[in-house]
Amino acid sequence: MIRVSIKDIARAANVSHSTVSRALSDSPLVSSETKARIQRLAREMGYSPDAQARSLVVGRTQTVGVVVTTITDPFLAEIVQAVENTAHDYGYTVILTSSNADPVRELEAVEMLRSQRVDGVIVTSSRVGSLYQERLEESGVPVVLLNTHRRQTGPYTFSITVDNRHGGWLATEHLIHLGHRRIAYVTGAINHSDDQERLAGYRQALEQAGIAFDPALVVPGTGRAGGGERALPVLTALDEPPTAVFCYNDMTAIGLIHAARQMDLPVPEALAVVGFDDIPFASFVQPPLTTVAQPMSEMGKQALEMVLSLIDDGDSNRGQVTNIVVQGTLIVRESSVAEKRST
Amino acid sequence: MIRVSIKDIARAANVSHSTVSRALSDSPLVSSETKARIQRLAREMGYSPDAQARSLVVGRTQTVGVVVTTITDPFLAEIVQAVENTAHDYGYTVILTSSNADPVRELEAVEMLRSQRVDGVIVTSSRVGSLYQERLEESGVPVVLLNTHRRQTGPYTFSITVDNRHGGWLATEHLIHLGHRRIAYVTGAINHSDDQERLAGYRQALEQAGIAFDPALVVPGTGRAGGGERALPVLTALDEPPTAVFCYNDMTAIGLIHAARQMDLPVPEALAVVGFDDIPFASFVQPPLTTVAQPMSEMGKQALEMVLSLIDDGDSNRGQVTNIVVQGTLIVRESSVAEKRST
DNA sequence: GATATAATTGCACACGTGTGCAAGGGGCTT
DNA sequence: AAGCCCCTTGCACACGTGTGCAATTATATC
Repeated sequence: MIRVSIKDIARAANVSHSTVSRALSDSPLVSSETKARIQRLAREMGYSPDAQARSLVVGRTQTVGVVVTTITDPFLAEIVQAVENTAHDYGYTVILTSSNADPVRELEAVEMLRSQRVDGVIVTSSRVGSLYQERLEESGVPVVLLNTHRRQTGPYTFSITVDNRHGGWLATEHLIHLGHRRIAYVTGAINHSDDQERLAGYRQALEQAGIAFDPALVVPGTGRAGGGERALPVLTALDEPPTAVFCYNDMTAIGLIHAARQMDLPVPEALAVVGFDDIPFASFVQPPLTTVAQPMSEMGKQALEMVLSLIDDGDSNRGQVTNIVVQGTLIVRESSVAEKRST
Repeated sequence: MIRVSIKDIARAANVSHSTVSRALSDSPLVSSETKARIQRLAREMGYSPDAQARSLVVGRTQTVGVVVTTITDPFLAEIVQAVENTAHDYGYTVILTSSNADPVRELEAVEMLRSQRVDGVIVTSSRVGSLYQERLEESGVPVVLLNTHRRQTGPYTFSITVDNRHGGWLATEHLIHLGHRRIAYVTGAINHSDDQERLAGYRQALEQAGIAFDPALVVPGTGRAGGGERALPVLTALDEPPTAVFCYNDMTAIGLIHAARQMDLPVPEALAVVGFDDIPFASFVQPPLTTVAQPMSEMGKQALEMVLSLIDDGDSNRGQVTNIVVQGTLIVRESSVAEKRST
């Protein structure tokens, strides 16, 4: 349990700790001989700089906090991975917290991040951001919201989101184009603006095709597989069941397809299914899932870079940072259109 | 950008900063009136304690580092989630780093964690631990290895692993019991002891059944879906192809099943498949995957608690901490045994 | 009322690092 | 030889927090 500090090195090298500090940061204020001598000594003694002490004086921790509902969600995992990768490239460290969709817990997490003096925060899929946004902003901590419930973005708060409305439109239009007229929508977690906008895109596509909107065809899910599984029987029990389903996300679609298999309901022949996200698994389920792809890695990378530019800019050109809306892409696989590979 | 420190509160309350410090930690050395007054003031002023400064003096950061290859791996995601959950329960913060299976990057990550003065480190699925284990140990940082390549565990280094050999035996024995005699094994990443032990269990089961071991039936994978996909054609091209496959993990099995579908090779009728891990997706693929379940949440939780007891114990009863081997469970689904639900 | 005792508060130092400023020393110019 | 400047180094303070010890005040005991 021997912790080596610059003072220890200073003693060993017979110089002051200031000189050691300068030598290790490669300052030109130190002669190259002593610099080399000190650096060698530091290596030999197994010195590791204390990031805590350093950030205490420089006022930066080189650290960003990431808040997710659960890292178990493949979509979020993909994003977090991208965030961590680019953070590493920029010499930043990532503190991960998960809320399990519990507002209390999310609040605790943010308070923890604040205490840790993170330089910035990335929040994904939150519905309760407004509870702490003010506190973070008054501490001057920049916040980037990823696919988060719409709200006022402040001077330090910006957002990156996929064009949910357009994505919903793409999915639905695809199904209409295939000839479907009874198309259902399985929602995600309630009251999430992502969900509402995807629904809006769905309705827009219906309207453009002259298909009346039927509220009975919108059934609640959870954003997890279980939600899709429970949604299917509700749909099949309708007087006039749908021939196609657009699901809030891939997990929901996967759950629904699983349930269809149990009920001997062939997909896509009896029921066409479209998801949203394009998680890695989407191409491995059977049948492979048609879905609206989000550029997850790109979004994660941009989120981190947005945080960094908000930090670096101080108050200078922060005006140049702007909210980002990325476009999803329809990826047609076999869950919506009958067997293609026989052609 | 107004940072409130205890000195600011002290000034506002007309006391010394020591009193504020004591009041906020609810010390009995402060009269209850001033304590209440200060606490109210702290709340009003939006005070947030500086964890950096605190840990600088108390010598603990209340922080653990987690090193994974990639958080994108569902198995690791499950474990990290459990680690984060229990860390939160104990008031600890998690710093996440991923190595992308790159030894250099893993080394950088560990050095970063060391600079951050984490109180402990959890490493999963690493093959290069020995490179830094010494450095961590000489800093007195406890390390818990999760399913990591076997090596000497030191005074501060312990491990939690599933009984890979027994798991491999369970899977293979299950296939033998179903009547298979040509059983293949698709490996994970090379040189990983997890893999070698699962292979050992596989060979043991063969031997007990009097089946000769055929090296041609052991083909390399990657631990990811692509490895399984590429392994299948190698197996079918054999003079005497297998009727069953045991895969290093579920991802490999899922990739292999996907490839089988492309080749119109029915699973399990023409080829029975067994995986390892029981990731959440295992039950959603078609056919649902027979696999050896690892208690992932339990392992993650135990890993964190092991770290904590290594921290708390200092040098006292650390002798009581011991390496843990957990048992996997065979979960029979439809990828190994023909349709059950018709019964 | 004087003294002993308990309760409350402040002083000063520590943790490990970075940095402005002054001081020392050596070489160069005149 | 004297003065100047540059190069190198050390001193001292700062960041925000915790804590042992001394100092002050209030309370209790005789």
